[in-house]
Amino acid sequence: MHKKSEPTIHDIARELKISASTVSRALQNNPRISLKTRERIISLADSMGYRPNIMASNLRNKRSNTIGIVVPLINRYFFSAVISGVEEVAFKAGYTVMISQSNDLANKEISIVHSMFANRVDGLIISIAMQPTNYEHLKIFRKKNIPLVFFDRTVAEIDTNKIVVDDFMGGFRVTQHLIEQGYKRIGHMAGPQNLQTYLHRKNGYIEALSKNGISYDESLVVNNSLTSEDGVNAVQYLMSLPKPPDAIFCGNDTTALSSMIYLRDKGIRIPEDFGIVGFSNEPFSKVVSPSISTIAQPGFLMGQKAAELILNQIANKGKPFQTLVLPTELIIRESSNRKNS
Amino acid sequence: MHKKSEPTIHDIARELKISASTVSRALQNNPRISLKTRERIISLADSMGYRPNIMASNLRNKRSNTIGIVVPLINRYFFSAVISGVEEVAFKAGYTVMISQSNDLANKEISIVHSMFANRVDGLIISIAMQPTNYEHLKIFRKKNIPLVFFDRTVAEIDTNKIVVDDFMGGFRVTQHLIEQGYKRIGHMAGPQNLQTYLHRKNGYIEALSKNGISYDESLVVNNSLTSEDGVNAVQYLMSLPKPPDAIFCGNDTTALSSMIYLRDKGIRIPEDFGIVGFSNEPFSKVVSPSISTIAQPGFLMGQKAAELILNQIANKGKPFQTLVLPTELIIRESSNRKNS
DNA sequence: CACAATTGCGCAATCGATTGCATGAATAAT
DNA sequence: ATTATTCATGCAATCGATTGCGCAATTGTG
Repeated sequence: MHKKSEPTIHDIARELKISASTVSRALQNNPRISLKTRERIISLADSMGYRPNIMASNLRNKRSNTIGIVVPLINRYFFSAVISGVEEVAFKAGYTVMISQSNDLANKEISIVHSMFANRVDGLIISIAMQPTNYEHLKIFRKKNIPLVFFDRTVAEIDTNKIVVDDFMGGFRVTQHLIEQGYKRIGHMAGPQNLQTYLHRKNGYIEALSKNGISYDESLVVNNSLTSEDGVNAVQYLMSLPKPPDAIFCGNDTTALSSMIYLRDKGIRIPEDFGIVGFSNEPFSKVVSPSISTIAQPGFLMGQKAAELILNQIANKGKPFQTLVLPTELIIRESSNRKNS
Repeated sequence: MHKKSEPTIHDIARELKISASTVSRALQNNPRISLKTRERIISLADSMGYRPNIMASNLRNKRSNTIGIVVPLINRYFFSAVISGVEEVAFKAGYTVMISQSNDLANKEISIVHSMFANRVDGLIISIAMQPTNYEHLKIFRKKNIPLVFFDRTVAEIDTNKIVVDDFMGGFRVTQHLIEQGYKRIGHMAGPQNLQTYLHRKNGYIEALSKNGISYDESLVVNNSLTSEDGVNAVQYLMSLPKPPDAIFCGNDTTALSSMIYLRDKGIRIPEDFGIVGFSNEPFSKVVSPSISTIAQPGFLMGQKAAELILNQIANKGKPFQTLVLPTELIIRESSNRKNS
């Protein structure tokens, strides 16, 4: 804030020898104020460079005109796309966006969520941290009936609006695709199974195997945190098996890339000898060589929808909750395409 | 906000038959309140689930505990890295971060900046939009002495804290590098010259040419907006010249990639026949093939520094302004490395 | 034991905008 | 001309937390 304080409606009122109420009403275009007075007020406000103090207004109105968004990491393509979508819709609706990242740490997430609450955000959009917690901090929002929207990583035990991509279908389709390309032994690198997202992807994988009469071999599935290093370790392990896979469905593009590079360095040809698919359609997956087949998740759209859900819920509490499932798109690229290449 | 309103200090006071002042002081660990009373208050506050209303507190204290950040596009690697850095430092210091994106539109930027001001952010961190404007909306912050920090894209005519990368040296080094690799005719794809960043990069380019006794040929320089399409158009144009270049210093990695793909499709070998360097070290530049030589900009660090600058300025107004110049790093990759490959 | 210093707490104003109710003036209706 | 409406505006309380000042009770000093 600043020393020489900003002009207030009282300053305007004093100057024009009228009351602050009138000024307030005039600035809101309240028809109860005559056109003449209103014009005088607006004109003076302009020339004084008056800008309403939103904090005061918010206090009185018991709303913050702010929606909070919490992601694991801002600097991740998918999440920043969501944030961008949220910002767009929120801004148009006259809301500001307060942002924070949990770094996938339960403690930071709790702290952030409390802070968002203390700031009285009108709604909270969140993709929860990987670290499993008890979610008490989020239940508070439900208890107090503050709009809450989960996106991507949701919490099953909390009943509220959710928006996810169709991870099951995504997992199903990439697996089906690998099978159609003639890969016979398909491994899977799965993320933390406490997160619905990764669980669903795996279930889609299992379902596709089953539909094609392939028996599910648990030894071909590795659960890790899907970092670049995890990818290398996992593929190393998988290739050391007595009967190694000839394709992997990686839980994200990062591990798809790191395993691909590892395999390539080992002289394994992709896609001829080995098929790889990722998930998320990170920008790099399109431009690496070979380019990586993956599942596109509409991040920006998801952000827009999440914002719409929140705004809706703010305007219309008590409405029944819904879970939006956004469709995913299979993007076939070089890393798995050995039939038509 | 929510219907059944939150407990306030007055509720606590009433319950304990003491005054709200005492509650307020106790919660701030004011030593004027006896340990016994303080403990009773804190314990009751806990059990009531009391959370201070930050808006009320902010109003009274005339500060928002919020810093605003405005970027052209949230969903861009460099910017989201900066945001991430800002968030980290700000959060640790007890500040919340309000975010918005200008989409490189002057009008939206103006609107955002006004909104940030109306929300009484304690400081504003901004990288301005490409579209040239008159910057009046930003001068207001200076006039009112509200901490303002420019990063990356700065405004020369406004005197305040700034933080940039050493674009000049970056431009100089990539050019020098291309020369050392034996490229003879080096073109440059430059961004909008009203932005200091791009101007400095070009100046570095010119300086390197000059230092090496190469005359500066303006026809080899294309100014555009550095989109993917711009890159293709520019390289198309350059290659149609009577004496086309044999290397290009592209103003960013996006254009470096699109021109590289264009040239490769034309059967031109990179780096053997043609050298390409980009700028910014986008994540993809490392993993594409050939990988792209570029200049690394420390986005996350820049965000941290920007936040530190703002916090410093908030705590200590009247301090003289500084311009932090962060070092850049030349990353030599395949696209320009024909000597040691 | 009388007076001073310290301790613990409450009163009431304040931050800036909003709004239900009241008031006085202007206009309309009878 | 007199009462009923409508119109334009003001008063004062409110949102929730903070804080300067003051007062009373307790403790300390000589």
